[in-house]
Amino acid sequence: MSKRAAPEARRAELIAATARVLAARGAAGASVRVIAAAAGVSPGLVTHHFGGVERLVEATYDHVAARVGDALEAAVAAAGESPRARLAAYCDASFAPPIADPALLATWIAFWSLAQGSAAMQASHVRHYAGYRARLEVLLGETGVEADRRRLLAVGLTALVDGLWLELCLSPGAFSAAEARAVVAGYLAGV
Amino acid sequence: MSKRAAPEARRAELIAATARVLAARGAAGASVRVIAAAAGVSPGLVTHHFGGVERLVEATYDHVAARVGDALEAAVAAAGESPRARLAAYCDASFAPPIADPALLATWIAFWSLAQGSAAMQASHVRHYAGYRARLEVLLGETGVEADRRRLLAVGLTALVDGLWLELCLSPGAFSAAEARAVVAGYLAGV
DNA sequence: GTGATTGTTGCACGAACGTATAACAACCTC
DNA sequence: GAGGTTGTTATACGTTCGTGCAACAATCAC
Repeated sequence: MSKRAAPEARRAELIAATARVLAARGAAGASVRVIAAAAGVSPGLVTHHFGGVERLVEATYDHVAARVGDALEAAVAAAGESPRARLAAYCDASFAPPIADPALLATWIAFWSLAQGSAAMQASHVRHYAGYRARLEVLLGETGVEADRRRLLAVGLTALVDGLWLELCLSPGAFSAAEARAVVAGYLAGV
Repeated sequence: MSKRAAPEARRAELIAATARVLAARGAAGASVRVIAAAAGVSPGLVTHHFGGVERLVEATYDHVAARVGDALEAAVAAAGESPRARLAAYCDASFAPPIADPALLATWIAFWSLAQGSAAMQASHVRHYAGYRARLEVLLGETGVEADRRRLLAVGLTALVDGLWLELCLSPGAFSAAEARAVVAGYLAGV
C-alpha cells in the first residue's frame, strides 16, 4: 500500500500516471485499474480524488496542454530578441522533442477521440487551440504583420504546423523534421 | 434473423455498419455487439466473416479511405481542364461535404487511435497518405511546378489541408470553410 | 429429392470494465 | 494519548467485452 499523501500531490501523481498510460496504450488502455497500477495505488483512489475516470482524463488534458505550451514558450525565450527568430522558434519547436514524439501524438489522439463524447473535453480543446492561435497572432504582430492579416495567417500557420507534426509522428518515414522546418520557413517567407 | 446473403455482400454490409458506428460512437463504441446490431445480424457473423473485430476495422479503413479518394477525384473531374483549377479543387474538396464532416473526423480519429497498436492499420495509413501526396505531386506538375520542388510542396499542402480540415471539424467556430479555402489559395499563390 | 456445404444464430465462458461501500490506517487537533 | 478527520485499500456487484461452439437453416450439386 502507498503512503498517505497530500491531496494535490496524489492528484498530480494520478495525472502523470494517466499521461503515461495514454502515451503507451492509447485511449483504450486508460482504465481505472491500469492507471491506478501505473501510479502504484489502488483503483478506488481515482474515484476518491476525481470522482471518475472521465474527470481524471480531463485534468490530464489540461496538464499536458500546459506542458506543451511551456515547451513552446521555452523555445521562444531561447530564440533571442529577433521577432522573426522568435516566430520561427515557436513553429519549429513542434518538430523537435519533447513535442515531436510519437508518445505525445498517441496522447493527443486519445484526447481527440475522448473529446467526441465529452463536452468538457471539447471545450478544453477549443480553449487550448484558441490560445495557441492568439499567441501566434502576437508573434506575427511583432514581426510587423498588419493587424487585419494576422488572424488568417495564424489559422494557416497553426494548421500547417499541426498537419506536419501529425504526419511526422504518424508516418515517420515520409519526411524529416528538417524538411518540416523548411516547409514552414517557405510559408513564413511568403508573409 | 437475417436472410442468407452472399459473402461479399455481407462483408460490405458489415463494413458499412462499422463505418456508421465509428462515426457515431468513436473507437470506444466499435464493439462486435454494437456493430452486429447496426448491421442487423448476430455478433458471431463478425468472427465468421472477418475472424475478429480488428480485421473488420482494417477493412473499414481501406473502404473509407477509398471513398474519400473518390470524392477528391470527383471534385477534380468537375473542375474542368485548367490545371490550377484542378489543383485548387482537389484541396478545397476537403472543406466541403462529404469530407468536411464531423462524423468523418470521428471515424478518422478512431482509425488513428487504433493504428497506435496495429501494424496493419499503420501500414494502411502510410500507404493512403503516400497516395494522397503522390496525386498532389501530379497535379502540381500539371500546373508547371518544377519536378524537384514538387515533393516538399506536396508535403506542405497535405499538412496544411489536413490541419485545416481537422480544426474545421474539431472547433467549428474558429474559422469558416471559406476562410480555409482562402488560406489554401494564399499558399498556392506563393507557388 | 437427397446429401453436402456453409451462412447464421444463440449461448456460454472467462476477462475486464466503472464504481459503490465498508473496513483500515495515518495524520491532525486538542 | 484520545478522538475525529480523511487518505487508502480490498471486496463486491452488475455490465460489457471478444470469441469459441453446437445447432439450425438456406442454398447448391447431383
